[in-house]
Amino acid sequence: MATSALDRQVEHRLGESQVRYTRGRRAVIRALAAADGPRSAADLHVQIRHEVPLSSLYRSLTVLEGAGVVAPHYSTKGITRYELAEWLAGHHHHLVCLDCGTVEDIEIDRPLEAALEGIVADIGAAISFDPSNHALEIEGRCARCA
Amino acid sequence: MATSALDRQVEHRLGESQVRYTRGRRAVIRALAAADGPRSAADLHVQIRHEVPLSSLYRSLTVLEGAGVVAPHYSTKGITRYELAEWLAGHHHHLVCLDCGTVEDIEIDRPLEAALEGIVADIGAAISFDPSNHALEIEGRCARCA
DNA sequence: TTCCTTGCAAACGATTTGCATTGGA
DNA sequence: TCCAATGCAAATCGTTTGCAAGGAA
Repeated sequence: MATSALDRQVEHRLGESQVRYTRGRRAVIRALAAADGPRSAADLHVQIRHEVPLSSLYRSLTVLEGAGVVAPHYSTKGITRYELAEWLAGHHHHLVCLDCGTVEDIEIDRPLEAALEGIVADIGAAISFDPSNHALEIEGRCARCA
Repeated sequence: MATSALDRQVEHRLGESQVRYTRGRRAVIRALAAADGPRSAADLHVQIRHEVPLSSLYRSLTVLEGAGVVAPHYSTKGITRYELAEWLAGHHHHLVCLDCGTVEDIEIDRPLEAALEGIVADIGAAISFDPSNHALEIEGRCARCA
């Protein structure tokens, strides 16, 4: 089995809990690593060719989320999509297509991100809310729908 | 019936479609106007004291969303919350509490909002995505959970 | 052997819909 | 009058869970 750097990071993180890095969980991680945005359980189920039943897939996602390896994302009515956690995938933001609902990752360059952090910090200070994270979602029409 | 300015705006907007501004729909609007953040159908159902059955409430929300009077918001697994549309409530952002999941509206002052708009515009330009809207979600611990 | 993990099927909670009835312009 | 809106109950959909069987340390 090709053990990538990603696999090693995940394996190490899971090892710290009492969690095994099994075949099904590897499949989830592999599928998420190949995606360019958050993916739903159903998406992943298809992408890994039903290699794992949906119920197990959900359980894997729950466990991986608990271990901080994947993170949930909500932007569409009723469905939860997952992506690799930021420490694995890097901090990024999302483009949400108003027509087809797909979500795409974007990274913004240092100066812009720094400016954004500044804004978030200013807001936090202004209202005594301690911001532990921020997410900028940009809505519009994706290339395919434009 | 006390017909507020808000009621008149909503009534006018609905009138442009073939949509009636009924008792149940007025109750929804009133409840949303009183809220300081997005509210789920279940929340509203309680707030209006079951004056309207859940199924009708959902239908009202769907219609009101279609007419551009309310807007959905997604930030918690499996539940959709609604708020008055921006042209009624003003442009704002959200604080999402990581512990209790409540969402609170915040408005940020002109200079900060202008800076944010600049960032969003820059991003759009950089990746040829036409941003029609943006949402900044700040996660942290709310006053009650901190 | 000892738990963690998996599969399958049943259970759930949020939301939607069919259909007959009510109601507003 | 006439079509939109409502209520209720049944149906859907995404997701979760009980339980018995399988698998890794």
